Amino acid sequence: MKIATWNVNSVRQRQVLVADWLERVQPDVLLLQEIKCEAHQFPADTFEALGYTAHVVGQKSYNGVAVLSRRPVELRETKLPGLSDPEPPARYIEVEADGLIIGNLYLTNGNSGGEAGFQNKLEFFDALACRAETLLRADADFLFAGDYNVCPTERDLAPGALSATDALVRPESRAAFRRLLWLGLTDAVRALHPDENCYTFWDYQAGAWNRDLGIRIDHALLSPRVAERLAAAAPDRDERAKPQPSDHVPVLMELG
DNA sequence: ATGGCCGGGGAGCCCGGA
Repeated sequence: MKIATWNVNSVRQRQVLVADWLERVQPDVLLLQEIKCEAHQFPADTFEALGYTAHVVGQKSYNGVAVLSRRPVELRETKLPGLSDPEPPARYIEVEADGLIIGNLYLTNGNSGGEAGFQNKLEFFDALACRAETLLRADADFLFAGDYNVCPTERDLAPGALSATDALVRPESRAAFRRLLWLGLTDAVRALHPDENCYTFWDYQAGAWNRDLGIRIDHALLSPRVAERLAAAAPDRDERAKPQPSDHVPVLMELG
């Protein structure tokens, strides 16, 4: 089973690139973040023509997540349980496919909105950890994948790619990520590639791509039995070199 | 040392259709 996650930075701008990638790579499930549109604006026809059905949690202007699947998928949640905001931004969707629960998340960046904006990021992490505990207690097979907006360690960013005070590298952000690992979840890409950069994002600015000033912020965390099935996991760097790319590349994993 | 890029939304304008 091939599952991928991709922050596409507007699905309408990126639909040709996404469709091309789907045709070549043929994932069973593709998790999209930052689709930047409402559900009725989602280019579902483009993907249906390739055999993929869409579940969309959209929002005008910013945010928005979606799941594309060529296997039967059951929609479970359209927002992350446990958030204090009863109408949170469109940043989480949870589905089940072949007995596997898949949480698709787009975590707050945390650099805007001052300290309140950063606390909002930590609250999302808290709710995600609670969700993980709930699913672990239920003995469910699950994974949480998407844009975590955290470089977990110093290995996960090129020197000089971010300031030391950036919300993506702040100790509280990293501690929140580690809490998920300590619950027993496995960082799929890092587990298989301990010594490679595996960057997933290069800023549009400052020639970051040409200078390889990348960061690793798109992750897939696997529950224990799912981790036992892990056969491959890596970002697809080539997508960043395409014309008019997203600033993120897809991260593809394969489960046996 | 600094800035360098994208996206959507909407204002404002132009255009085409009624």
